Amino acid sequence: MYSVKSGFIRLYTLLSNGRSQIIGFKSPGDFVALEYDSKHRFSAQAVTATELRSVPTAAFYAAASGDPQFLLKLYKVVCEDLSRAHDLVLTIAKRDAEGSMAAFLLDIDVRAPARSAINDFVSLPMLRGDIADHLGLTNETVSRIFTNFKKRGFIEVRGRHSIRLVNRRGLRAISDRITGDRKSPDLESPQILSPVN
Amino acid sequence: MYSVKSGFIRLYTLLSNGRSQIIGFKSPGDFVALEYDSKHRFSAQAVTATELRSVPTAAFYAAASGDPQFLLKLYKVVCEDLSRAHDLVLTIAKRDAEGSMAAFLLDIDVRAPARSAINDFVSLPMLRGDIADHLGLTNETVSRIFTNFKKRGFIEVRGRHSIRLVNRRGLRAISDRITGDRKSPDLESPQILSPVN
DNA sequence: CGGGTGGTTGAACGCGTTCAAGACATGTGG
DNA sequence: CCACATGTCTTGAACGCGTTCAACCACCCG
Repeated sequence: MYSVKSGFIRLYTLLSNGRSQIIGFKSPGDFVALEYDSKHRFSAQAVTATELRSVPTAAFYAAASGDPQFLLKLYKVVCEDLSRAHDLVLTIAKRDAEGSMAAFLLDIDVRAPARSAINDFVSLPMLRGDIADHLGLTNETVSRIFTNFKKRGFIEVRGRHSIRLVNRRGLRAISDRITGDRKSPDLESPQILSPVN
Repeated sequence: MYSVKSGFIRLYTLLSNGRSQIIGFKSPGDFVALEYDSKHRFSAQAVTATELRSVPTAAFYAAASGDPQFLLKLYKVVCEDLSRAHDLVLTIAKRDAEGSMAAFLLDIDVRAPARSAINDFVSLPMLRGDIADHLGLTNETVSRIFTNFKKRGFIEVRGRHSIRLVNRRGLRAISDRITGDRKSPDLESPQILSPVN
């Protein structure tokens, strides 16, 4: 288990054919647990020069078995990761490319740890291809949407790794457009036939 | 927290505009935890008549605080859910419609709790629209792929809710086709500048 | 300056969607 | 038992979004 002190890392799962799927990014202050119950695991790689504080899993589990508070901490990290994974599923499954990008940028903006107070540009250390992989798009599409958002005045870009959200409301409107015609299920209260404690 | 005794339920997240995203299905024998750390939550609905064994969260947390084994149990459930969520991300982001369906059917087949020994038909209680929502497709596409798989001899369908996988190897080949041109990152070993335990 | 990686932009294709109609199954009331 | 209604599933045809292929541009580091 690691704690990111500085820098930026990406988390990904390796596929059988040598490809990868980026499942998330981590900024300073975030916790990363690569193996949870010693079975499930994914990989991490630093995007920029990164400082980590590491906790060996062996020592971790030794501490966890005796200390419920410690285990609870890891538990909450996993819950957070699960919530993020569900959000990602929603993004990829139910949003179009623009919606995915808008949601992604808003998320980056919210999670940005520190930003210069004068101009609220946030750092965007990952490559365009990383974003594309993460959202299930191609880097060409990502690039096109970037320029499109610039033209429409939603964002402002400085260099490759610095961005400012000019019109958050507009981006939120785009990310709220959900494709698909599925109506949410009718919530009829269940009929409890034989209640067992 | 619930344990499914019989029946079939679907898990989904509600969206702001009244839509939903199905994030998974649960069969008899599975555990379901709707709220993990009392903040994150999603919803569940029975697809067929279902029997549950329920554990009130209050009682659960009371037991968990004193019993690390109990907390560890819930922890493993979350880990399993997280793993499944990552698989779903991979499916939606990196597979085409056929690949998604193949992966889904193989997963259903593997997880099927009990099947008639003579003909290994497995139950498929959910609607076509549920599958479509789950995989980020439309029910038309799901229907088309079903008939296509039938024609190609990959599956055999009886009624609407019973299916048999005839050619698992073929389905696996289809689900292994990954779209996208991203190469996995080169795994250069990190340069440890200042190791801090 | 060159070389290389990453990024942008353009044009055409194709997969999955959208729209629309029909088939099938199930339940209800006459 | 049939006529009808409702909801699900299937099938067809045309559209459109994002991809694919290809070229060019910008930046970075020697």
